[in-house]
Amino acid sequence: MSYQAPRGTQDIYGEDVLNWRSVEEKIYKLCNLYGYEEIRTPIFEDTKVFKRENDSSDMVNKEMYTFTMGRDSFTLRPEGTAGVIRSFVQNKFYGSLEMPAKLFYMGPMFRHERPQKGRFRQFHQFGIENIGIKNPLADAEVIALGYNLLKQVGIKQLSVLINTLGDEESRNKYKDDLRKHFEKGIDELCPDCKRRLEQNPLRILDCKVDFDKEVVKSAPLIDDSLNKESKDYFDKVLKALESLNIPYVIENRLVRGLDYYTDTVFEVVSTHPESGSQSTVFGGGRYDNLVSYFKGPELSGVGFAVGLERLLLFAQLEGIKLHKENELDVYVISLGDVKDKPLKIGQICRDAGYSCEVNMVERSIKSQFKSVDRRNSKVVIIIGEDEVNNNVVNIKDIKTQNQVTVNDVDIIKQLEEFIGRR
RNA sequence: GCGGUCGUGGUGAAGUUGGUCAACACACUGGAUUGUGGCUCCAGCAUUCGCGGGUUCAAGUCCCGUCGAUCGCCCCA
Repeated sequence: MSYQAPRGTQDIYGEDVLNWRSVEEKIYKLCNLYGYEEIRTPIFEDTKVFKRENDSSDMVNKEMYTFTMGRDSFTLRPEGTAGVIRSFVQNKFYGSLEMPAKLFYMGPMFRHERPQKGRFRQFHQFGIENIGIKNPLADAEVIALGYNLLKQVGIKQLSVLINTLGDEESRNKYKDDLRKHFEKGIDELCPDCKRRLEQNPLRILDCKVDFDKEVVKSAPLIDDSLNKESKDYFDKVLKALESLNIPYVIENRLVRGLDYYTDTVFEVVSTHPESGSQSTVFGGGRYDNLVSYFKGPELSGVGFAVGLERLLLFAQLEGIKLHKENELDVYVISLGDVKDKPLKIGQICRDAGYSCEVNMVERSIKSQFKSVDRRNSKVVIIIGEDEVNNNVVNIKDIKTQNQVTVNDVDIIKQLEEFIGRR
């Protein structure tokens, strides 16, 4: 036990890796259906890409893996959007790609948090970004993609929460209203919220400490501050969701942790009783100012990120079987001094498309048959010294127990008869 | 970053107020059945209880530290 994976990281292998691959394949297919193209950005970026001015989120301020090489400061990406937008601007996608640019990414992210169920220091996200147009239909389509991923995986116990933060004008008005409201009740707030009051009063609304306090309960709602455009925009998003038969719950305290969101924000949570306190499967929203922040044109975007560990966890909680059993066609048993014949026979099988395992350990036929059972092989080929001398093999169909002796050249013909063509 | 619980073989775990051999089950290996498995029976399988230190004649059992897991807070995917 002298070496172990760092805290909050994990090795993915065995059955797990099959589940991962199954989900990854669903993601690729879905993105293709919706016209999203993959983008692979660096795992680390200049720290400034993530650490933006006026950012009050914990993620950016105290959870980043940052290191310096010479004069440069780099950071392991804690999320995917910033890198994609940086790339979008740097590579001038707005000039070469048809708008909107529809990009997806998938890969590891890093945050130095205290691990718990559904929360890791290295975790994986699949995310999409729809950049270049501002249209409520785009918001709805983005949510639909994520929703359909969960549906295809088979997750049933979920809830789509949605809210709007309004456009710049509406949000500034709302922030002012909130500040005014909370200033008179400031003494009742927890220390975190006192800090938030200055930096981002919206965040007080989903504080779990002060959640129950009268000041918070009586706080003004965003609806009252929304201008007509923002209100219309949100209504159209909701209408579009309804037309797609996506059930949603308006959660007017939902503000989300990243500071760059404007207008629509959403979060999909597992409602499974054992999902734990990290119940968000995916979350995202619209961002009006991120592209211009990265010195690109004034373009709006919308996107989300799915936590793959959580997706897998919730699928497991609901008892969903994601992968097919690994099936083996042929197991080659070898007995005595048979030289390299088993290997050659194995190769003949594989060349014909049959999956094949060749025994290479000198051991009893009994124990080799145990391996056959364990591997769930359909056919067994038995090779002993006699078979080598006579250029034949014994070939047995496990299901029917039917065993025949055939010449080496007829092996494939016999396999076709037993288990069909490959 | 804060608080609670926990850490025994490949796995699930029992280990009483600290006192011979660290139960039991599954898995695994071998044999009965030495070229034909899935059943049964028999045998083997933790010089050691996450790691380090301390208390004691004696510690898996108590104390401290450390690492890790887990639950909640915070945060978020």
